[in-house]
Amino acid sequence: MTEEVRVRYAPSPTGFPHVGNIRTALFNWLFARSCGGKFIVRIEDTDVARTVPGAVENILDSLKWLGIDWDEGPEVGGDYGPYFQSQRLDIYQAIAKDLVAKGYAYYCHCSSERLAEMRAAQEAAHLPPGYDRHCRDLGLGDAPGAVIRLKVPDSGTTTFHDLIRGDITFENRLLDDMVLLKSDGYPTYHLANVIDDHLMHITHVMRAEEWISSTPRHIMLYNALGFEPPKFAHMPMILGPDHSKLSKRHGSVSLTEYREQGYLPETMINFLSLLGWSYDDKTEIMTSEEIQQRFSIERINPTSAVFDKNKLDWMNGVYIRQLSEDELVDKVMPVLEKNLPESVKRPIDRDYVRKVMPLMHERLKTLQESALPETTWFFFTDDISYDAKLLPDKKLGPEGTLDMLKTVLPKLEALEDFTAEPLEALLRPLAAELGLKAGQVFAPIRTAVSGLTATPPLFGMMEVLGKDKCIRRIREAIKILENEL
RNA sequence: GGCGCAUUCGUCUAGCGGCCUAGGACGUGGCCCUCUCAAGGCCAAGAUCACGGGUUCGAAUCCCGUAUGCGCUACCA
Repeated sequence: MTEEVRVRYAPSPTGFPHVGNIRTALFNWLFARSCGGKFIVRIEDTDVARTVPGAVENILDSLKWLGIDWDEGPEVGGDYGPYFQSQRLDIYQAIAKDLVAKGYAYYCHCSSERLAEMRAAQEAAHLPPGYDRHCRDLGLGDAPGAVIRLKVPDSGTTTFHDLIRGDITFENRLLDDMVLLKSDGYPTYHLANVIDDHLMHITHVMRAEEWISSTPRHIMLYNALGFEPPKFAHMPMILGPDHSKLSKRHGSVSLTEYREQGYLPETMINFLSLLGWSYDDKTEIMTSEEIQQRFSIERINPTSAVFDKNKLDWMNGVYIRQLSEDELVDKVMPVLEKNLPESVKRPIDRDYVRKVMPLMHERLKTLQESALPETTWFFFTDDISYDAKLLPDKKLGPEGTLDMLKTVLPKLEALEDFTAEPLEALLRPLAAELGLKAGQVFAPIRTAVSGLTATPPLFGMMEVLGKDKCIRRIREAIKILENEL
């Protein structure tokens, strides 16, 4: 029987996770689900100073929103908890002390001042920076302010196999005696991470590429501890458009921001899964279930990927179009409630939104757009305002347009069935009678009725707006044109 | 500086020695559809596979070097 796969996502609550971080969670989860393994979430809250309030909640909410469920971890518990490192301090301390007792580690009393001086001297002498092992053989005991360091061999090499990149070798002499236990009693990432991965029976460590350089240290720790190291897979990074590490200055980076901007979770799952992984040479649109089934570490690409917002927008449009009308309305209601002008009566009329959205549906790239005053507000407000210059047809000019609207108005007023088909049946022949192209008649009406030059199809839009609003707005347009002349 | 990782169209990628005069997608341009905007359909431009050496009958694919980019080099993760 092959060993059950157990992977983990181990975020530290020092901020809201950005898309690269979430992508790491996603790949771990996909791998677990692809092979019937377990996905574990562990909170690495060992940096007390940098912990951000609300970060844990945000991390968990982000996962839930994406439909990434975990088998063990916060809220659900599990056999190997607790899943917060801050609650496991006694474990790390005991193990670190044991390492000292066995001669694999030692207490170091060096002050931060001495360390700083040492670094400065090394830099001045163009020597590789690193702890000079001052306390290594002093046989020091515990003391306030002391840390525990690992005795790293000063010769030989350490090699590990990366599932994505193959064998990677480091020279031991270039590694210094890293701190395992900090003076505040908290473990460093290295110690806690290695201990917990072992105690939680993690089989595969899939983490970001930036951890490659510390992996040999982790291997040494596993060896000192007598633990068998897991398999490693270092994932490519996600870069900004300028090819530098994704950060705030590139605009939106946290998953929460994308959520707020109206991207669908299915979009984010699909898009992020394709950043560094592919199923084949053509399949792009896949459901979460399909990806879970098809995922494999072998198909992860080692190269860093630039986050392409253009493609994200396209994909979000694809998923929005796949939504049923009712699903779309459900998603869009809260956005409208929040963003429509105050003058629009609350609560927003759901039945009316249900009529508007089919017209907007295929025109949306994000949910947020549907709430932009520029594209939908005219459906909801009583009065609209727009630049009078938009009104007249170029060839007709203000006068010609005015005449046209004056001819059209009474016919619209006389129309009893104010729905798309009768409207078209009325206006299209009318344009011909007047010797005008359809667009010359439709465009000014479009603007009169919506205040915009780009809208959903005219007749459907007029039907939804209703006869009263349309007539009123066309009259208003006539006044505007008369004032202009 | 040292060490490590990476290098295929602007971007995401396919490619694991011959199927590649390099395929798909986003974006871009054009055409079609059309009342505008979208959506959709079709077509096009776009990569001498970073560069230079090898290995081989044959290399985008294997090896070496160079260049470039990125990462690490904390009592941060």
